Amino acid sequence: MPEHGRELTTTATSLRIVDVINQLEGARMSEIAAELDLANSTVHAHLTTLANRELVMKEGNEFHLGIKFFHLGEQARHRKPEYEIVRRHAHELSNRLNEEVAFAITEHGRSVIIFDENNDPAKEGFQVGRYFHMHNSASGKAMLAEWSRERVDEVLDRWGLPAETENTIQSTEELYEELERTRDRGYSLNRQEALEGLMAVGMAITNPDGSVLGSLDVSGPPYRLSEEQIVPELSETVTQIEREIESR
Amino acid sequence: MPEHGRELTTTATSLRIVDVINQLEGARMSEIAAELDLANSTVHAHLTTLANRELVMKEGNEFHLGIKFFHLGEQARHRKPEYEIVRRHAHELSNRLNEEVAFAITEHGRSVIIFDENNDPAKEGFQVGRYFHMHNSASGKAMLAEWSRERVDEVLDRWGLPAETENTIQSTEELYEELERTRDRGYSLNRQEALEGLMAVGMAITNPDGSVLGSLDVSGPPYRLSEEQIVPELSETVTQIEREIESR
DNA sequence: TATAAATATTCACGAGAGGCGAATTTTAAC
DNA sequence: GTTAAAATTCGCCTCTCGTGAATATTTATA
Repeated sequence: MPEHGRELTTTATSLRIVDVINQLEGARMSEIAAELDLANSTVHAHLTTLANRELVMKEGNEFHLGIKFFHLGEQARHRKPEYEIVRRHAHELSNRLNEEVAFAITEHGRSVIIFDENNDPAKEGFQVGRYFHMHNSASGKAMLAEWSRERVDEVLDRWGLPAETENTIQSTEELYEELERTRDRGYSLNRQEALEGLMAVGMAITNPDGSVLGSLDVSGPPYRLSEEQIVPELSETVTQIEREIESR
Repeated sequence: MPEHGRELTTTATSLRIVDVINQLEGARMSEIAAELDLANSTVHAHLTTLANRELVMKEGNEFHLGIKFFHLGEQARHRKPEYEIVRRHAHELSNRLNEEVAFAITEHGRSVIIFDENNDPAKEGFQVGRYFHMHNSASGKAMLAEWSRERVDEVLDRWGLPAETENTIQSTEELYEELERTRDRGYSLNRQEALEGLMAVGMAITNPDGSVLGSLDVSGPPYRLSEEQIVPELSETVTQIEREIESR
């Protein structure tokens, strides 16, 4: 996993413990020790440290992720004022189209939806906070299409092209072509490549300096989503967003 | 800060670095080193580790909180299925009252709002994810009122009674009396004790086993909020929630 | 309730990793 | 293009982390 530079094994171990707690959705000390092949006493010291810093909480004898992650996560989610601008426009677009609109950003070669605006506020977007691979989501492809071949290759080297459905793009060449098509038509498509029964239309949002801020996508069931209706509205929204960002 | 047990200084240092990045809303390596009085090379190693694990991201030469915090935070936010039940009811209550309804949980002696339901979906509750002290919020007092004197004292020992406004309760005796009144009337009140111009009515939500799951509060400007209107509705909602939780 | 098994916590010690300062490279400022 | 500041690498020494054994506590079973 270490990309470069010196890794501090102690910190790395603590973070592996956090990952295990997350994966197991709560875990006892001995479970964690067994999972990571560490001595009980070692895990004990790590958990004590993590709990004192509120990253982890103890309920009975089970350890869980602490709400401090939520606290820090919300900070990350609102880090840039641009995000809030996007959210407002995404909300309006969602109302106009009566479809789900998601805003995703990317880090370390994967993307995460940080806002999901929905016409039905009673339901929450279930993909918010999940990691997605770039090659099988509309948002991801929209961003990849804006990047240099070099940067795309870095992502492929690190994450490969794992298949989620039978429609997932599985070869490098195919992906390059798809990105070319995306650039030509001006928007990206996800045709049930990540989830059966879900398609999406995506467009990247670019900063004034040309870098990519993130990506908007409109998603829904294939029978309901028509490119002809959605693309002009989405395109208009992205233009407005970029204008508003620039005029700040 | 260490409550008990052995602290691993390496992990603790890494987490202090995360806190500094959070407080400074992004920081350069040398800033962090200066702030924590550490050698540049030391901070470098920590940041390398944190970045490899995606907890931290580098933008230019500034380090920022990584979206992995958001990812893990969302996991924490949805940890218990009960939370989603509460959210649904809170949403309905918000629609009925046309006021803001927040759901807070507590950990390590402070509380955090994890859901904020609002009649106007264009705006987001700005307190979501913030830490609150228990003694100056309606949610906090509602939960304290359900706890043993012993447990309340633990909180006071750790966090004291910091004043946010001139209405904040500042003495232990006064707080004990307030909690007594809260138990008597069956709900808690926040009379501009945390924020000028904001009052709130709160009630704790208890699990079938008698422990406290969290707390709901309805908040708004004093001129609009009448206890007579709000309390019966809030009370009814809490009863429904507890029934639904029990019947799972 | 008593007993046994499993799990959690404490402790002291030795190996090895982390923290440091100096040297080098890179980035930013002028 | 020159200088200053910041980032990165490196090797060394000390101190800390990881460990297993011992103790305490919790959970399961009779």
